[in-house]
Amino acid sequence: MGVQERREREKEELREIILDAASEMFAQEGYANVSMRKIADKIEYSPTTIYLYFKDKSDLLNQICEETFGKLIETVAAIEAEDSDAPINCLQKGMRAYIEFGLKYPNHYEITFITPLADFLGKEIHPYEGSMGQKAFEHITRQVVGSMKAGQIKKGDAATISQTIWAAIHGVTALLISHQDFPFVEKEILIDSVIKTTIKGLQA
Amino acid sequence: MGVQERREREKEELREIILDAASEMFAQEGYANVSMRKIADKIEYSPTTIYLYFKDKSDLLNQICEETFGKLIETVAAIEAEDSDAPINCLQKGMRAYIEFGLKYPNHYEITFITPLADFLGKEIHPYEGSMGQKAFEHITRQVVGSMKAGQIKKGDAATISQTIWAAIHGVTALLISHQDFPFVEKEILIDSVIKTTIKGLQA
DNA sequence: GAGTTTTACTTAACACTGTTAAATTTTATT
DNA sequence: AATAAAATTTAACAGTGTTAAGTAAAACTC
Repeated sequence: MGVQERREREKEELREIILDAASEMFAQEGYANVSMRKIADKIEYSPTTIYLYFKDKSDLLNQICEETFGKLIETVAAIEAEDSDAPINCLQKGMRAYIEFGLKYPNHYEITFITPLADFLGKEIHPYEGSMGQKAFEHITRQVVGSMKAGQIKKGDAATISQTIWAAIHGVTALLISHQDFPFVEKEILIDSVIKTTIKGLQA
Repeated sequence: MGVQERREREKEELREIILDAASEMFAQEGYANVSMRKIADKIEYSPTTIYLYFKDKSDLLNQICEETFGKLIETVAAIEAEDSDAPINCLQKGMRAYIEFGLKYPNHYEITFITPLADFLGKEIHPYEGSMGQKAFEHITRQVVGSMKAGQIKKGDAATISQTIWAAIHGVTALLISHQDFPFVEKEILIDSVIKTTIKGLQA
């Protein structure tokens, strides 16, 4: 009775096709500028087929976000793996990786981290517990705890410090993406400044 | 021949009525959830009338943003005025005022600072030069230069430092607004941490 | 292998959206 | 009162997300 398994595999394949198409289009044209019909056109199915695989457009978005988070986690995990460095350097590299990830996939970053909840009023809010977002954040926390134990940043509540770091790196990433009309100083200089200022501010 | 002046006054009044209605609705329900027809209903005019006063929906938004910016500037200017304090304290108060402003008017903050450009692809990007945004930023810069001269923060490029500060305060504000599902530590503690970390990171 | 049931997908439609062109009402001028 | 100008509206277009009903295809049963 392998027939059921094959069908499930086929369903999963189409799900992935939809997800990939939507992801690429969202990343290229922005969430608001991609309609369900456009996605359907691209994958050569009728628009309503998408609704057999995803609850609605924002669900499609959420699932893409989970994938994007996954990529970010991989990147940060790789840095953590080559743990030759002192924890504080590891932390610093992780911060830089986060920002560069955002700037490399601005539209994915947008839909994952920037797009405000207000756009999804009335939509089901995906729970944080168990999400990729939680895992991504745990990486920061782990590096913070490590740096704290090594005496390289001041002792304090790990959650507070992790969130402070997140605020800083999200801040610069979001601004660079959303305010391209603003006369920022040279990008690398600003990123450097944000990272260094934050680390210095957290030192013992 | 005061008739022409009265007409101009009347036009300006209706413009203000539209702006106020839209501003309130955007702030209450979010930009994406307010349609031109809903605004028209509220002011008891036909939807197309709005287009006689504003180029399109995003123009309406931009003009509201200018107003919102204006309010923020007033708040920050008031702090600057009572310059009894040391520049660094002034700067710190300004940062707090910015964040609190954002949290008090989350939807206005959203449409002014968070909403990504991608939502306005193809729309005319309002120039930064001469905008309220420029003025608001100049306040930060002024306080930075003051603190630098007073030897209370390290010497360096004022633009870079100002933008670093902006990144930090925008980061925490944007996160608190957009990620209400995230288990943040107590709001006041986080805000404190961001401000203190940034200031400490910038000290000489 | 024919008939039935289940699954996958599509067509048609609803109630919206931003926006424009044409028609109309209101106001001012002659 | 008739004409010109300005302000506002009606009607329409082309698009949106989404749902209910209908159709085609595959799988199962006999």
